[in-house]
Amino acid sequence: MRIAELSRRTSVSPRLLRYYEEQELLKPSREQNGYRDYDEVLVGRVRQIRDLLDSGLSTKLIKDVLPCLAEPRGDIHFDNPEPEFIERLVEHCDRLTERIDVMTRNRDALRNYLERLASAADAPPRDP
DNA sequence: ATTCTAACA
DNA sequence: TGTTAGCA
Repeated sequence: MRIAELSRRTSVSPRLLRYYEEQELLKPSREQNGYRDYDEVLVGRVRQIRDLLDSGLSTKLIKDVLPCLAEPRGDIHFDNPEPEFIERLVEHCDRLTERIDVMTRNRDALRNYLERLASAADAPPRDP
């Protein structure tokens, strides 16, 4: 499929799609006319890239980790992963854990407020 | 009509 | 990231 269709199916602008390619996150083949030709599986990959980006991972790290995550099987890709690579991954996981904790607390607080709000609506205290 | 590259009031 | 220019 061409860039317009992938853009439509992923809600990612063509501009960004080309940018991801520049960052080596995607490597679509080319038609004879030079137009980018995206494989069907890239629809999922683009979404995965967006999710990773949203989680705060840099495009640089995503480029290195994407091929590892893409593996269907359980085998590893780098027999000797750069210690620095693993270090950043561990750091990121820690940051995510921290954010998840904060978000969980916020959700629970809001949920609690909503419940109390609903209760108050059920048994409305007579104000006059 | 659609995509491409390059560049920025 | 958006937008635009000038091509193919």
